[in-house]
Amino acid sequence: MEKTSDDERDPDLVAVTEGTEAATELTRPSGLDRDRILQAAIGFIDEHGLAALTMRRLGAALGVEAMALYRYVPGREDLLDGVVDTVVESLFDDDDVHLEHAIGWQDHLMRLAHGVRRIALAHPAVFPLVASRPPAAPWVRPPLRSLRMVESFLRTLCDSGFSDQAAVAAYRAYSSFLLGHLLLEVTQIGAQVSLLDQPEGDAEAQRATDLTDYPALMRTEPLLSQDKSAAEFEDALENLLDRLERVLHEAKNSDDGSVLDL
Amino acid sequence: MEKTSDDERDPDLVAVTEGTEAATELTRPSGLDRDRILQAAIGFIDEHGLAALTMRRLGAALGVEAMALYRYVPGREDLLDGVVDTVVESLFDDDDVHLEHAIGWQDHLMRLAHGVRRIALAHPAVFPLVASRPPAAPWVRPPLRSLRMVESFLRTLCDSGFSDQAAVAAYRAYSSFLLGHLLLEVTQIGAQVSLLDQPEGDAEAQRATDLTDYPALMRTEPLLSQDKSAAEFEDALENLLDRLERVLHEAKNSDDGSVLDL
DNA sequence: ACCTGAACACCGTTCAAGT
DNA sequence: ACCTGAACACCGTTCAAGT
Repeated sequence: MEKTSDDERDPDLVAVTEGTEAATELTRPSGLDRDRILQAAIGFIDEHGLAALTMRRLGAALGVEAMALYRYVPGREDLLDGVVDTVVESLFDDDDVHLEHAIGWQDHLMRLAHGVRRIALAHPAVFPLVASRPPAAPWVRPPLRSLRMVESFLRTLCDSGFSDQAAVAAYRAYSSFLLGHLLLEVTQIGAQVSLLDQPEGDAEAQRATDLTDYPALMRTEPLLSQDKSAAEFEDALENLLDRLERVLHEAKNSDDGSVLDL
Repeated sequence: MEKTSDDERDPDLVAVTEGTEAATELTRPSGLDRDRILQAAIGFIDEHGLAALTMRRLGAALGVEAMALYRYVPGREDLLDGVVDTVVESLFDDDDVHLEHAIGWQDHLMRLAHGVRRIALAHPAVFPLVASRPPAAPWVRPPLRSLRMVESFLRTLCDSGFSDQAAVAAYRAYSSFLLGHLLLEVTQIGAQVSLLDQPEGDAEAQRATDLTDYPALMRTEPLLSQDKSAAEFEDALENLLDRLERVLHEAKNSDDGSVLDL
C-alpha cells in the first residue's frame, strides 16, 4: 500500500507517462503549439483515461512544465473543449464519410452515423466528454456538436422534402439515437478494462456478482455478455430511417398527433 | 478579478454554501451517518453542480470537517457511487411506478420509462453521473443500473412470451433509448442556466452565436429552441414498444436478419 | 465513539524571473 | 519569445490527538 493520493492506479501510470515523454523526444525541439497540445491530450486520454489528465502530467508528456501550456491554452476547461472540438471535427477528414457524395438523405444520415461511430470507437475514453460538455448553443445536441454538422443535417432533410419542423424533429431523434447507442457502446469498452484493472487475484472471482437472487439474470448472463453492438446499431439506425421515411411520405395528412411532423 | 483558482463562480458559491450550513443547523446534534451524507451530496449537486462537490465543502454543508466524512464513506469515488445508487434506487419508492401493478409488458416498460425520466428531471445535475459511472457488471447498461431493475425487466418480457434472446435485445434497445433521450434532456436544462451564468452583459448578445454562415440553422432557430422533450419522449417510447411488439409476434419465422429476435 | 488539526502529496493557475 | 521556479489557494486522504 503506497500512500499516494492519486486515482486508483498510480505506479503503472507514472511508468507509462515517462514512456510517453521519451516517445515525443524526437519532435521535441520546443515545437509547442495549440494543436500539438490538443493532440497530446487526446492521446493521453485514450491511453490513461480522462481522470488521469492533468495539466502537469500533460506537460510532462510533452517534455515541458505545466506552466508552459498556458501560453497556448487558456486553462484546463478550454483544453477539454478543444479536445472535444478536435475529435468531433475530425469527422470531416474521414474519407469514408464525405457527406457531399451522399446519394439521398438516407445515405447522408447513414454516412454521418457511421462516421460518428468510428470516432467514438477510435476514442472511447474521449467520447463521454463529447457527450457531456455543455454545447455551444442550447439546441446543439451531442454528439452532433458542430454548427456545420447540424446545418448540413437540416439542409439535407429540407432539400429532400422535409418541412422545417420535420427536419428539426428528425435531428432530435437522430441525435438521441446516436448518443444513447454510442455512449453505451464505449462505456462497455471501458468496463472491460476496469475489470482487468482490479487487483483481486484471478478474474474468475469477479466474473458474475453472485446472481443467485436474480434467476432471469443468471439464465441470460451468457447472452448479456455477448457483444452485438454493431448489429444493434445498424438495426436501430435502419428503424429510425424507416420512421423518418414514414413521416416524410405521410406529410400530406397533417394532424395525426406525432411530434415528428408537427 | 479575484485570484481564487476555483471553478467559474466562487463568491456566489461560498455564500450559498454558508446558507446551506445554517439551514442544516437544526438537525445537527452530531447526527452523521452514511445516508445523511448521501442525501446531502445529492442536494449539493442539485444546487451547485457536480464540479462544485468537494469533500471539504460537503463537510461544511453538514456542519463538520471533511475528515469526519471518512468514518462513513471510504472516499470520494465511493461517495459518488453511493449518490448514483441512492438516486437510482429511489425509483422503487415512486408510487406512480409500482412495477408489480403493471398490466402487461408494455405497461411495465412505460411505467419504468416514466419513472426513470422523473428521476432524471428531479436531479438533472446528478443524471450525467448515472450515465457515466462504470456499472457493476459490463452488461449493466445505464440508466438501468441496479440488478433488481434488469432482473424485473427481463423477467417481465420472458413471462410475456419473449425468448431470452429477444428479451436481452429489448433490454439493450430500451436502455439506449432511455439514456439518449434523458441525457440530452437534462443537458438542455443545464445549458439554459450556464447561459445565464455568463457575465457578459445582456442576454441579447449571447442569443445566437452569429448564424450568418448557416442559413438552415438561422431559419429553423426558433423551432430548434422550442422544447418538445416530453412529447418526443412519448413518441420514441411508443415507437420502441411497437418495434418490440412486432418482434414478439413475428417470433415464428426465425431468420429474418434482425438482431432483435435472434 | 466520534470529530479535529496538522500534515502530505497532489491539483490549477499566476507571475516575476530567467534564457 | 518562450519556458521555468516559486508561490498561492485549493484538493483528497491519513492519522495521531483531542473530547
